[in-house]
Amino acid sequence: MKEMIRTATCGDLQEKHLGTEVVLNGWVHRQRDHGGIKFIDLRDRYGITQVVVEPDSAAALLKTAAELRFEYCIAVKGLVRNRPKEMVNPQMPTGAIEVKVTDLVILSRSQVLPFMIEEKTPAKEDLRLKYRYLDLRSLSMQKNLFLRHQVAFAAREYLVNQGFYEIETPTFIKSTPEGARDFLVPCRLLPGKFYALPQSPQLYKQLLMVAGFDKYFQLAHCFRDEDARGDRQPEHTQIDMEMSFVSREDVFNVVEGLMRHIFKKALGRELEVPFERIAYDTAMDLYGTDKPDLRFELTLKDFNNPAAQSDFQVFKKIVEQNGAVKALVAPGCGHYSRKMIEDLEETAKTYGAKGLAWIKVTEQGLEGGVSKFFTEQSRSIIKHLSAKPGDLILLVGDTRKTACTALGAVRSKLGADLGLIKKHEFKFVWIIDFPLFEWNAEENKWDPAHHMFSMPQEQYLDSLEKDPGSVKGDLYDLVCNGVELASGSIRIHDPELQKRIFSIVGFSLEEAEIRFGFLLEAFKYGPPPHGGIAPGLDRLVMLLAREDTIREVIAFPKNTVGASPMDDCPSPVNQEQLKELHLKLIPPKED
RNA sequence: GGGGGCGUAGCGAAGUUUGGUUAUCGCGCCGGCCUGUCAAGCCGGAGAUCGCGGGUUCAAUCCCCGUCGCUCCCGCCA
Repeated sequence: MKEMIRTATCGDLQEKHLGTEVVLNGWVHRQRDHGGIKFIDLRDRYGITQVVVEPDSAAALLKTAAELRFEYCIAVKGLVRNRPKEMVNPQMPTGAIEVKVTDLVILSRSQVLPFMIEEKTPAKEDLRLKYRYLDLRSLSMQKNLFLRHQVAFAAREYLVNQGFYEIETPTFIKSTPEGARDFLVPCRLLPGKFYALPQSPQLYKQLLMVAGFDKYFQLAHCFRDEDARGDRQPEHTQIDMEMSFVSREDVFNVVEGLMRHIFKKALGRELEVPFERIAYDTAMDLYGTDKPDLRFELTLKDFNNPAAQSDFQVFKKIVEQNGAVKALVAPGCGHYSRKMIEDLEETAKTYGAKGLAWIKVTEQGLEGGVSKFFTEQSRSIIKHLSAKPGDLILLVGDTRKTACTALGAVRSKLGADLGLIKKHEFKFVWIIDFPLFEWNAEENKWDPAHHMFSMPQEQYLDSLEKDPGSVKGDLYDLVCNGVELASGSIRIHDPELQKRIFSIVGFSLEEAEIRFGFLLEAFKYGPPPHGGIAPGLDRLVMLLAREDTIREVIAFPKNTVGASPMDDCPSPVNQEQLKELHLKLIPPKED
């Protein structure tokens, strides 16, 4: 057998290689057999090169070439030559040349594939995941994972240059009571005890600050046992970071620089910094969400005054009871049919609205829907809302939060339906001034809005207990195109302040001692002021790749029920394993 | 826990509203022809318990009930 060691890849042959003898390895991507001459598109991760088997080749070569099928893994030796002038393919990076095959070896054969390897396969996701190793051969997945690699590398490069240390924290940690459901790992050596997989390295990175590693980062795997969505699955990766002796502004600076560097390196695109900032209350008021998509304008308007002055009892009552009536002007939607408006109403109802009232704006004034309650005010309403003839005014009245959220969802739908979204833009925004606590109506108590270690803003320090609902935290989210990309805060490093927070959320000192004793203990030994943030790597890459789900940028993702169709995970374990772990299964209830 | 969508050859879809002979199309697969294609082309062929179970009916891919799987969303996700 002759030497068939790869000397070039399928992406790098150019006209400068003309006349050289090369050996390529790769997969048969496509074949075009003309009876005499035969073309093979040979593919590897670097690209595709056309190799040609000519009819006057040796009989053995012709025989082997005839055996080739899709995705056979082969080696070819041949001469790089120009294609005939008319046959140059300008669509292909290697389209000026081809390789005339002098030798061909089948390294391995492939069965008939469950789906074709294409730029982007039309096969259903379930099937793609079952044969993920084939799916990953597609150009789109190759591109996405390369992009992910570039983003991860750029993140490391930037942070290391900023003086950050990359430090790993444990994967088996203590289960914490707040937040998402933990994934648990039973402990064989300590019967009845469990590790938890980290929802984030939160406590450990704070301890690293106590230890004096004042700039830390980690590409951390995080685990949350909650239902999946397009932008979340049971395990994800965060660019986790924490810094000592910093304010929110320092964190913003680092993250803006980080995003700039990533965009530059991965997309070759300049990002404008600093990013816009919007207070949480304002975001809810204008966009009805704490992760607004700013690629289109459309904002919610206050409608309390017209509602209070109208004879529309439903709205009047809502205003009297301290609720809110919000308005959204759908531009040019005055022609919407009953059915189309009902469609929007469904969206509003999904988010808790009881209904969606509407009014059409015409040259004459207000028409249809609930317009009869507002005839006297029509002129001032049109002015207040900056509405134009042909527009459709949509109204939701409810508690402030529900009215905003529901109409915000309608805003998002309209943005998509009306094609208002500027798809090629990346609109970053910091959401700041989050409330520190939120009222838990079911249990009649205050809950931490994020987590218990976030610092209240200074001006609220004296009045924490008096009016927890009004306290803003030193909390911030980074949002891009309607996706929550990162979440962080300045942390509490004062044990006394920490105790006050525990007490407000009804967390006894005993309980705190059991759960976070080690952190409170650490804070007795000169903890530095510190804060941090954690951009989600999967979501960031998803945005950069312009994909709709993070599963498109994860090599081996789980499906929406947290399973992997490829390896059939999770799977049952045998009795012996359970016994060693001191576990007994309780069959699921049937009812 | 709740709501919407989907399930028809290996893959992607049509057909189901209004039940009726042999379930249609493209890709792939098999065979043949073909010396410049690049989604090659042309000719021929094979391939389907219409997700599964039950019901209604002379007759069910189609209607009804149940069930399973996937997917999108609400809840949940500090």
